[in-house]
Amino acid sequence: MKMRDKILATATSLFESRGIQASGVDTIIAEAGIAKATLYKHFPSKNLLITSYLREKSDRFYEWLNSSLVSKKATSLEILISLCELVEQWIMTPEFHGLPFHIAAVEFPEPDHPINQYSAVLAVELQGYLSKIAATAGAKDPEALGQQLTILFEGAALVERLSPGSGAASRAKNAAITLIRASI
Amino acid sequence: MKMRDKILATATSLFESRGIQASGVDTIIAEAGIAKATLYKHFPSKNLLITSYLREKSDRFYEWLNSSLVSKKATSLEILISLCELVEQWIMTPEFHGLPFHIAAVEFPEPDHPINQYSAVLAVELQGYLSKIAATAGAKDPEALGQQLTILFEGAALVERLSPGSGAASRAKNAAITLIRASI
DNA sequence: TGTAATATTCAGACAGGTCTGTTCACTTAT
DNA sequence: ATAAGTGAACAGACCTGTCTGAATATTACA
Repeated sequence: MKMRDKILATATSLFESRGIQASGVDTIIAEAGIAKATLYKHFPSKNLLITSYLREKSDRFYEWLNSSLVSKKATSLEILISLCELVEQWIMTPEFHGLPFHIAAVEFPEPDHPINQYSAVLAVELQGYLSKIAATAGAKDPEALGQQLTILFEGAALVERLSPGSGAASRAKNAAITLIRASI
Repeated sequence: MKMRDKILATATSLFESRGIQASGVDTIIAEAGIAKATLYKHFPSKNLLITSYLREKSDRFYEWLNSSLVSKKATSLEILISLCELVEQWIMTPEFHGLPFHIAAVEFPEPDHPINQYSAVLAVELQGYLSKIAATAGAKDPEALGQQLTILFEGAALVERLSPGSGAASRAKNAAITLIRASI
């Protein structure tokens, strides 16, 4: 399982710095220092490599969010506030390069392309995650608040990526808190 | 000037339906029914064709917004509300395929690529436009509100594109109005 | 421990296709 | 006669995915 992780790590780094389409298989194997046949043994096609990358990134994100949230003992409203702060923090880490499934969806815009479809699934997952937290926090319309938070976070991720240092993540956090207070 | 417009219109349609990178020069000229030399006479490189497309789209958007806004005689707060409704309306038109400069920035992620740089300029332009309206409307912190609206609109554009029919534009409009009321 | 069997990885060539951009001689307008 | 457009070929580079034979690890058994 070591080789697989090494390939995935190299691919992740290239996908996020140069883009997915711009990172050819030859570049990935050169950067990882492996043979092409090895890559194709672990990932029978580039599409499978891409979806594995997307799945991995989502899993890590939710893992990190969950473990950070449970460590705080707090009222339900405070959990929502903590969530906003964690998302801000996450966007501001130097390793952040935008929401992976967003980038993938833009790079593969055709609706029947497997990458686009998988990206849509991951987007729905995120919204469901946020709506669930809004529900347990007692929001009047959890689905509405969940989607508004999704929009804010995705927008902030985009703006911060395109204009680094513009403070978009912090402004989005403040906007999110305003919306939360208005809907509890 | 007719040929130039025809090329630009064909390129626009292909860029927005299939993506920019996925729309090769050969596809564009085939769709437009012209010779390759003709395209390269009007646009010496594909990059120039792309930037022309981005400029054109931005110009048309601001033209439409401005003319729609001045036709309404209203208080300053009402102008901000109208703005939100217009943006929602614009996102919901069937011709909408996401913010062009966003898509371009994602497709060309390297910071020194001319397309990425031009996209950043257009993103700043949008935020300045919204901040200016927030200022004339008397917002307490026009720059903050302008950026929050930018984040909401860009996020809504993304979500609506990835999950059509999810009502993201409408929810973003409501969120925007909440934020506006909170900052006036 | 020693050795044989098995699995993994290697470097590189290859096929068949795509891409941007250039150039050519020929034809059509104005 | 000046300018613009056509069709087609071409260069040089890139792409994904397949395949080969040799080198290297890993495992199993004695």
